[in-house]
Amino acid sequence: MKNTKNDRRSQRTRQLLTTALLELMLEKNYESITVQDIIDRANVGRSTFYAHYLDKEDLLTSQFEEVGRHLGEAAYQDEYTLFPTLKVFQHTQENHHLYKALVWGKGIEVIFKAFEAHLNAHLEAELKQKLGERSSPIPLPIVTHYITGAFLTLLKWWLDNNMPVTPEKMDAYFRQLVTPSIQSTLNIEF
Amino acid sequence: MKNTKNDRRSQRTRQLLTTALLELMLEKNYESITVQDIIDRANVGRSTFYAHYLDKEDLLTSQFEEVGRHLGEAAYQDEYTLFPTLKVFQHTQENHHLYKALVWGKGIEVIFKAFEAHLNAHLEAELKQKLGERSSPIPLPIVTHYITGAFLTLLKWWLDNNMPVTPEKMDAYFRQLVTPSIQSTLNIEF
DNA sequence: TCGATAATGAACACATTGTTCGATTTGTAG
DNA sequence: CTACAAATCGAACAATGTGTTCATTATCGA
Repeated sequence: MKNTKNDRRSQRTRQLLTTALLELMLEKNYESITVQDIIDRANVGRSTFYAHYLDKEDLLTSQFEEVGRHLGEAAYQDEYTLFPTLKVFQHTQENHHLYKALVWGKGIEVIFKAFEAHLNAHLEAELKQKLGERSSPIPLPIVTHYITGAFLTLLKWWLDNNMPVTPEKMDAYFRQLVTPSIQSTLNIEF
Repeated sequence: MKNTKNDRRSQRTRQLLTTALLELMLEKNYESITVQDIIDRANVGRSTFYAHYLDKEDLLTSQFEEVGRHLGEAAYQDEYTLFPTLKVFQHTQENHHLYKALVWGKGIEVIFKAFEAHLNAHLEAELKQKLGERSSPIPLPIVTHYITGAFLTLLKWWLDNNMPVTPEKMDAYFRQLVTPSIQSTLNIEF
């Protein structure tokens, strides 16, 4: 099996590079990190870097995809929920080292954008189904963007302030704020 | 008066550079715009650029401050409001060429960050006053971030989708969504 | 017209990028 | 253990962009 050999070595190299980038992102802002910084930190040859990634952006992006996958899995793995906010708060706390590094840099914007799109699509489908025949007094995209926007903003705030309350409390606060709106405008259980 | 002469010429140069950057931001993404692009478009000498701004970032930032000032002025100029959402929607529509250029690039993140901070501070003070002796069942920063997060997300969505409804409608939708939450948790008129 | 100020643009040193290629290391199959 | 193929290394390279310097030119007000 030839692949085993390739894969293991390559994977280790990628891990080194990824770790180096995350470390550096905790120390200075993303823009000012050079490829040289990364490969020095990772002890990886210059050409090796370019054998794995197109450029710095590519390395970051691949990391995003990893993170996005994690978030998605964490969000919808167990039971069914209309909007798995508690899961996300919990998962974020468990991996807060990773997310903190990304909050500092520009990373979080890209992750959140992708995550937001995913949540919006999911939420709109759910709401449509729950509404059934009835129509919404407010265009559904506006409702979903309202919800996800508020949610992600709170998530960011929570991270920025070093998670001053438990995930469970955050979830409760969020639901307490959003439920009346959904109830009164859509007449739907949130 | 010596300054008049300096100022007028310099100001015109700055205007040219600013306009050039905004134009370019409509054509390609901010990262890939070079100083050379900007000064070519503006017909301004290289050294002149660096006489006015430290670097590309500086030019962008100074533009932000201008925009931030506009937004702030527009928001609170006339009457008193707890949260001048209609004003912001209207002003954004009037200047949507400018904001569109910034939405494309990274600009909007910086503007919104500053704007959000401003709104949060203002809103928290207002809510505190309205509450009086009573205490909030939810920490006020969470409430304010919830509101501004939802608001700015909707504003961004509205811009991204080329303002499919009037500012008045957007404002009404937003208030319809946020009012029940504020009423039920804070027992305050929004 | 004169003088001060601003703008010009060529030339420069410097940093970073992304590529190439021969030498070297590493892991595994036989 | 050996041999081989794949992965890594790193020096050297061209290309691009940055920010500075400075002698020259244009502009505007007095």
